[in-house]
Formats: sequence, structure tokens, C-alpha cells
Amino acid sequence: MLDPVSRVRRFNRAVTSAVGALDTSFLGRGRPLGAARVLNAIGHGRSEIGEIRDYLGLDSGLMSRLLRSLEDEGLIETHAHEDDARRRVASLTRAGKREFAAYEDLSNSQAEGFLARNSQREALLAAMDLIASALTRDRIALTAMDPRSDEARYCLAEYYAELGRRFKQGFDVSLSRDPDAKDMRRPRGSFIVAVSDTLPIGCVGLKGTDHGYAEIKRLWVAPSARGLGLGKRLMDATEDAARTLGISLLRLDTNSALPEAGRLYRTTGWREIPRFNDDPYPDLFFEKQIRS
Amino acid sequence: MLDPVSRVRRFNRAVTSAVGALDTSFLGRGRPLGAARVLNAIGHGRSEIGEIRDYLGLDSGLMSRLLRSLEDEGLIETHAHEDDARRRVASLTRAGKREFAAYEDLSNSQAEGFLARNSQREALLAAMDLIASALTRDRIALTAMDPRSDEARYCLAEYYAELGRRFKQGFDVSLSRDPDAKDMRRPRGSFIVAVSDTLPIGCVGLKGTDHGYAEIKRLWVAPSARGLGLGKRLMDATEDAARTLGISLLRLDTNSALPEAGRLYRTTGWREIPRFNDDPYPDLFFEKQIRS
DNA sequence: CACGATATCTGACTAAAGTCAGATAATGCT
DNA sequence: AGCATTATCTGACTTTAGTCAGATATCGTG
Repeated sequence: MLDPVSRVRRFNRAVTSAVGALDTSFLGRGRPLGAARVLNAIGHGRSEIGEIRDYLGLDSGLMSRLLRSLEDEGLIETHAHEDDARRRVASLTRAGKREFAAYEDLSNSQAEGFLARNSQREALLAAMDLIASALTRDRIALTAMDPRSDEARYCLAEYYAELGRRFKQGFDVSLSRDPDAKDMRRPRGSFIVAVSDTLPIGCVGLKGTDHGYAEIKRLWVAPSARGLGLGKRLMDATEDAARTLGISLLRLDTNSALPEAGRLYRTTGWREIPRFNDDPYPDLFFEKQIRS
Repeated sequence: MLDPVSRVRRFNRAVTSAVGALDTSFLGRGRPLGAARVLNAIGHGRSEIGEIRDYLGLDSGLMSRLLRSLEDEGLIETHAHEDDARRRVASLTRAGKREFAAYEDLSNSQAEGFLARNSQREALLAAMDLIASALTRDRIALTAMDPRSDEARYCLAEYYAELGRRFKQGFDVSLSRDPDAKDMRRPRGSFIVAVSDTLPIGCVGLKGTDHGYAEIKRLWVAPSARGLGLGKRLMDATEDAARTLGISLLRLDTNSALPEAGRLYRTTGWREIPRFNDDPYPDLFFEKQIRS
């Protein structure tokens, strides 16, 4: 009863019945689950029909019929895609928006109810983040984004907060050489965010300089996503970005209070070098030559 | 993207698709999901078909047909219940046992695969326990059991381990007044175990004495089940058991290193009293008069 | 502009799940 | 023994989901 496999299976059973309950509550709006799922996918911003079909794993015939039934209900409209008239895009009508909002309310109040019924709110949320990240590890998307996007700023705020906790002396961004956002955007650099489902769970910046190398900055992986190899994936993606930008030498600085970072660098071809800047926080410096 | 409700909903989405994948793997044995579920319910020891019907939420007509199809496949046999010939009980044939074992293998290897793919094994398991307990909180069963049953001994081992961690001086059972199992069985006392699904997640003992009172011992709630009010439920159940046994005065001892326990006692009608034994570990003593 | 590829739709199916009104048989209670 | 109750089964449905072979329209490329 206490072996790991039994524990996983107990979790599966608990969650299966919870999911069933959620599905059932969705049926309360008098529409089959298939149609409700399509409506919700559209409400969540998936407009292209092919995309929805892939996302929900539906046959094209079935998809077409579900769209038709939503159209007949007056909840959606479809138009030809503006660049490619073979493709269709769907959008919610006014009534569709109301109906979508009703589903959102159902989901939200189910989630709120779950949180309200339990007192270990933060522990539960952390556990949910962890499991969700583990389950969706194959679907983590790495995307180059503006370092001033919401997603990037969320990651950076979490990153700074963590440095504050892990450095004995705390961490004050203003004392560090805060990279100019411009240096982490094309064509000088890049900023990559890892998003699982909708939650940003990691980031890394590639900062262009005028000294013949680019720097890797702000590598962060959310606690709930550690152990998934995400740090490595982010670094690999950054190296690819650097190659694309024609950069062949990379440098980075880090701190020995972050041993997992040091370990990652040492095992992925980085070479320790002497201090190359006067930032007060780092005490370890690395360099890597990348071949295009 | 970081508000609690979104995090719960992200978890729901992650888990919904994982559950779907598990269901799909069950289809691989060439049998519709409904029949597979019934077969598995029988394999897991649910023999009465009314019970299975409730558990799976099936209509009686549908249930009947699923049983018939499993019978036709030669996987189960049904007999009249020995006390009530209206009811039927189902059991697996030899072939049914083989088929059930194949489903078990599928579930187990799915669970093992999940664990193997992820490196944060212990953290994941703890998170799963926590969430499973929160989801099944309404289905936690309190059952009086022999204190030497597997379930009870599992709880006690966890309890002692936790005391060892939380007491500055550690904890050695042999130094404590280890209650005789006989004193925690009817008619002198009771031992109650809380089981969620199949996992024991809490216990409490009621130990009869010859001094005109009974003692409450070994109150333990698994870390993953804290915040669900389980301690209170266990204490209430013990008071009920005491009433049934004709006991009207209860005592207990505890330690100030376990503040949540002290808080529970103080808020549920217990009154602090002077030390009434010479056990080396406790430093707080309580008493409660219960009315029948 | 011809032609293969692509995206969606339609029609004609099947399978699975679920519903519901009786039928049948056993039981508990008076 | 009579009768309401309970547990299960059967027959006759409907709904939902899913499959598959074409039909239709558009696109990209030579």
C-alpha cells in the first residue's frame, strides 16, 4: 500500500473521478462534451480549425459537424482564413461569448471550491504545479519572446526572488548589471521563455555585446519544473539562437550558491575562465565556443 | 497566469489528457472501456454487482449487459448471493484473472514509466499523495481495526518516524509506555485507522486502563492529509467509540513540540491537567469528560 | 494554367454509452 | 399467504463519438 507504484495509481484514481466530475458539470449546459470542448477551445483563442482539431484529436468529419452544430446554435461564426481560403477560422458570436463565459465560471468556481475546501493552499498549488509540469514535460514550448513581455517579466521576477532567497547577502537587481532589453532582442540577442500549457516555467537570455562574444543571462527554471532537463533544453535553444545570429563565442557568469547551474555548465562543454566583469554577485565565470 | 485558479486549471488540463491516455491504453485489449472497467472493479475485489454499479455510476440495464458480455467472453462468472438470492456476485474465471492481470500490468507500467521519466521521484510522490488526499477527502473511511493489522502498523511506523524527526532528543518507542495491543481492542479500547482509497493516512488509539479513564494514544495524520480536518474526525470517532464502550473520562498526553495537536485539543473541549504518568516524552496532559 | 497537395465538408456508416419502461424473481413484513 | 419492496434482467430505444470514402474548393509550383 505504500510502494511508489501504488501511490501513483491512487493518485490516478483520485484524479480520474475528479476529472469525471468536471466533465459532468460541463454537460449541465445541455450540450455534448465534444461541442463544449470545441466552444472552449475557440474561447481560449484557438481560432483555426485545423489547430483545434489537432489539439482535441478529432477526426475532420466529426470536427466539421461539431462546428456546424455550434453554428446552428448561434454560438460561433466561421470565415475563410485571410491568407489561405482553404482554411477556416472560427470566432465566438456575442451569444457564444456569453456561453463561453458560463463555462469559464464553472471551471473557475470548481477550482476555487477546491482551493477553499482545503487549508493547505500553497502546498496544494505547489504540488499541482509540480505534477502538471511533470505530466506536460513533452509539451513544454520554448519560444523567443520580448524580454518585456508579461511572460518574460513573470520569469524574471521569480528569478530575482529566488536569488534573493539563495544568496546569503540577498539580491538587489539594481546593483547587478541589468541588461538592456534591447541587447536581448533580435538582432543583438534573444530571450527564450519555456511555457508549459499557459504557465511560464523557465527562461534564458542571450545578450549581445560589442566585445566579440554574447552573454547568457537569467537562466531560470521554476522549482516545479526542475528535474525535467529544462535547463539543458533552454541552453541548447540559446546556442541555436546564437548560431542563427552568427555568434560563435558565449560567456556567462554565475554564483557558487547555485550549484545545479554550475553542474549544468560543466557537463555541457563550458570551460571555467577568469572573471570578465565587475558585477558584485557572480563568483564563477564560464566560456563556450560554439561551432556553426 | 499565476493566480491560484489558473494554476488549478492548468493542473486539471494536464491531468485530463493524462487520464485520457491511460483510458486509451486500456482500449488496447480489444474491449470497450465500460467492460474493462467492470472487469477491473471485479478484479479489485468488488464482487457484488450493485456495489460495482454504484462505484462506476452505471445504469442497471447497462451494467447487466456489460456483465453478460464479460460472461460471454468467459472472463467472469456470476452466482446468486448466498444470503439474498436477488443479489448477484461476480467472480473472475481463470481467463478473467489473466486478463485482469494484463490490465494491472498496463496500469503498473504506466505508473512506473511516469516515475522513471521524472527525476524528482520523492517530491512527485509526496505531491501526488497530497492531491489525492485533498481530492478524496470526502471519501476517507474511518474504520476500527486491530492495532496489529498491516494498516495500523504502517501508520504507527510513520508516526514513530515523525516523532523521531520532531523531538529534539529523537524518539525511541521502547522508552515510551508502549500500549499493549490488547488494551486498544474491544472491549477495552479501540484503534481507528483512516483510509483514503487504499492508503492509510491517519490513526488513533483508545487505550483502556484500570484507573477509571481511557487514554487516547497515537493520534497521527499523514503529512499529505493535513488541513483536511482529519485529526478532528479521528478524535470524534474515538469519543464515539468510548461512549459505545461505556467510557466517560478520557485522558491523553502530548508534547509541546507538536503544537498542532495541542491546538486541536484545546479547541475541542480538552482541559489541561497535571502530569498523570512518568512517560519521558510528553510534557502536556489533558483530560475530557464525555457525556453519553 | 495544369496538377498534385491541402483543408474542409458531406453522406453513410458503426460502436459505445446511456435511458427507460416493464418483466422476473426473491425478500421482508404483516 | 399476500403484498410492497428490492435487485437484476430484457427489449426497444436515443445520443454521442468516431470512421471512412469521396466531393469540393483553394493553394503552390512548375
